[in-house]
Amino acid sequence: MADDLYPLTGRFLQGRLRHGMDQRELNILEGLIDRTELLQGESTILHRGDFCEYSTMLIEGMAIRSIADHEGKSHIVGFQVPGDFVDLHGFALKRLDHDLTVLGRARVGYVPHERLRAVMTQEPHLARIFWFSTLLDASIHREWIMKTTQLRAVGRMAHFFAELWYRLRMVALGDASGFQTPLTQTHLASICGISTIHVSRTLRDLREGGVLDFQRGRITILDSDKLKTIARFDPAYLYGEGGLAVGNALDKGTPETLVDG
Amino acid sequence: MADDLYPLTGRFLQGRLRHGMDQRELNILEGLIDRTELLQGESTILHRGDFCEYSTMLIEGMAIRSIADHEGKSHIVGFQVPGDFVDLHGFALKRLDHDLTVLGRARVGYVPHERLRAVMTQEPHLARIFWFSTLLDASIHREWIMKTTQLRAVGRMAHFFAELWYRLRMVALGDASGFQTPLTQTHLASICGISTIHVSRTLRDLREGGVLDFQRGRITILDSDKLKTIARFDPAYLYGEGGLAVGNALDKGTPETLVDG
DNA sequence: CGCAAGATTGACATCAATCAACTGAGGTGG
DNA sequence: CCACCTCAGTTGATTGATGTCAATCTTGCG
Repeated sequence: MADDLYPLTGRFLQGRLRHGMDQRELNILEGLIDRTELLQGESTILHRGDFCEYSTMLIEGMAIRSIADHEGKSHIVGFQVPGDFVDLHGFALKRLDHDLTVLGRARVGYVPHERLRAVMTQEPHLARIFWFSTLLDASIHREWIMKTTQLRAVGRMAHFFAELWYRLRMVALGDASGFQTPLTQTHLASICGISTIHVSRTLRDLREGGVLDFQRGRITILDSDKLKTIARFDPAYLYGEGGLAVGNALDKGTPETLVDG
Repeated sequence: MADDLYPLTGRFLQGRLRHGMDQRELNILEGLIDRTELLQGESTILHRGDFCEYSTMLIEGMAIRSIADHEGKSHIVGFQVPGDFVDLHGFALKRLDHDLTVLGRARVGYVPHERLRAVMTQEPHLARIFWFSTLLDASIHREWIMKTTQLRAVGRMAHFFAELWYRLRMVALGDASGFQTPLTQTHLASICGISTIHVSRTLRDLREGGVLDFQRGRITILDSDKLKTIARFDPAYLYGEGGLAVGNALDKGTPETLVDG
């Protein structure tokens, strides 16, 4: 459980703008969730083209955004961790351009769009916070474009692991030694745009190079400086506010206030 | 000039949600622009890390979003055309994670954040339209991730040209035979994540294959079906509404209403 | 005219995809 | 309990795509 007071939405923007919301807003946020659902295994909760009447918050577990190509094969274009309001953009876009799939065991919460419409008219500050959270995804997308056009296989994988580690620690998951994840090498291949075979080879190189180890659903970080260097990782694009919930090895940023009234 | 009634903002969401705004809102939008500026040559109008007090609309010309790597070399992660509210997200993010640079001759309009704050509190529907327009960029980012992880050099270039052609025609620029652009092969290399030399080779292949021709700032489309096939291009992610302003060769979509009250 | 930036071409090196074969863990049914 | 299956991961050999280096050409412009 993320937070005793806010068991459903306690991780939303944790480590980022969460402090920018007052008690009243945090209560409104928690109250937006109509019902939750526990999912097991890989299940797609939203399909491209769906017209949604609710948006989904990821409470526990991880999820991927993917787009099917002309042959029906799907490709991962985004990754979400607990606290992410994963298809808030479905509210403003109305129709989704991609699929959303949870991995492993996950709990999601549903927010009726009707309630979001009320937020838009009655809670402009909260509306702006929501807007911010969707722009965070866009910023991550830009970094992924950068990473795939700029880095080779080792760098891409290192970058993804560095980002994931950082994001998880922002929401008080994982620790200084590593983190758990339901990802398989096939997922990693899709995320990094390389073949599964080359993922296997690259993971071996990272392990033998003393950078990190990936075994049975757990990433162990062996040398965070090496990881950061190989990945050319600079967490500024994640808009964190300096302090990580747990550990701090990759973080050199300074606290800032990002959104005002 | 895009539109006699709305010379500054006439292209904003043209071909998309523009019809979702009423006369009153269109007037408010046009009135948001405080002043305009005419720029020549490649000039960076916004820098990573800037705390902005205004947002920028691209009125004429084209612009790139870029991120500098650890060596200071910049990499293009996004491309903007006239009508794009290019750093509207700077309003909600407050601090930009990338640079914005206009190419060639361009006119931009500045909107003070103060006026956007007023929109948030007094014009929730317009606020939602603005939100939508930033999510459009995110959708395009996702497609770029897809394109760079999924396609080889020829496919990436074809995809970029198909997208640009489509986006330009949405705002009544370019025509069935092609379009003008201030891009150089160096820009294309950065956008597609390949070397400039390979861009040259690939353009030759596209020319010799009768797909398209790129000469002195003009792209001539020779065979739009071939282009679409090589690029695996499906314009759904651009959230167009069916009718292009000029020509229709790549468009197979059906009209839809995307945002409601 | 002469320079600089952009573009082109050939030769070669490197990275990563593909093909094929094999291992190991977990699950299921007899 | 074991035989069998499937899915995930590993390894080696080969091929193809693309990067890099070096040289040359073209164009626009002062």
